[in-house]
Amino acid sequence: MVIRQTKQRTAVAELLANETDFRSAQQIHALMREDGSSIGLATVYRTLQSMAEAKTVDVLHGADGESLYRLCAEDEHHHHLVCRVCRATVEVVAPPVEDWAHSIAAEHGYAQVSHTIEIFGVCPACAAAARAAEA
Amino acid sequence: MVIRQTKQRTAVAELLANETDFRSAQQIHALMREDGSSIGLATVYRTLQSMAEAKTVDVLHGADGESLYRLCAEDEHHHHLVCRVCRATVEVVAPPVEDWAHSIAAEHGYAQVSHTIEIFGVCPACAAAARAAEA
DNA sequence: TTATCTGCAAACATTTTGCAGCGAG
DNA sequence: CTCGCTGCAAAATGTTTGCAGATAA
Repeated sequence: MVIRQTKQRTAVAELLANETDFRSAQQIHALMREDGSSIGLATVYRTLQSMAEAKTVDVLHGADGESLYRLCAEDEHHHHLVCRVCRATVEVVAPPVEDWAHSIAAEHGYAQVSHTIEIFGVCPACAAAARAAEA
Repeated sequence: MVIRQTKQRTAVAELLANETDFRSAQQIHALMREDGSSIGLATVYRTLQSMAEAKTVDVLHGADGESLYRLCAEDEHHHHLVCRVCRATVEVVAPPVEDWAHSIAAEHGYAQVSHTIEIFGVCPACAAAARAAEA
């Protein structure tokens, strides 16, 4: 199965290239429509799905059940520190934690280990905004 | 708001008490109907929601988008090592990882920090079953 | 040419909500 | 008696799929 380079797929990749934070599929679709594209929501999902398979994007399964996508330059395995409010993201690497996860799993005889580590918080900017709104 | 002790809420708690692994809301609902209960699916969701708020149950947001619930005796903060196949669960504590998460967040000025750490793997039993099926 | 991709709409799955009546305190 | 809880059905949400037509290679 050869993946074809279509207008829509290129457009999705370009849009993601201009974003630094996680976006939901719906958000991406809305942004593209705003830009005049007539891309369908299904196509966005299908595109993101194949990009995820190809490891071109990072997928984050938010606690509210929606999936978030983000272009990911790094090949290295890493995790994210995400702002709960604006979704600003910081990429973090943590070898000790990786090792810990694997040794815990090994200790219990688990195979094909993978893990999910996400840190959520409120970034400085949003925290300041919240304080301002308080007054 | 006082939480009332009703037949249904008691039944959900009892069912969970007899389970050691994570169950989805739908699964819980189905099990209760099998046992002759006429509880509604909405009630199961509402009950689990309030139990989660009261920290009586652990909630796990699976990668496939459905939420899994499990009674949790420990008051302490901890994480899970879950079998991808049968959902057998091991509870693990990792103070160093907690510290790491908080210091990373603090380093970037993030407030109200929380984190999600789940380790997925295939437990010894399921790995053996898979090898048997291979032949 | 032709296999793959696209847009639309309908299908799905999970979870939430509105409402009239029930029942615990 | 009250106010929260219940069951049902309908709605909302997020995602997937079927299909006929468009299109990259």
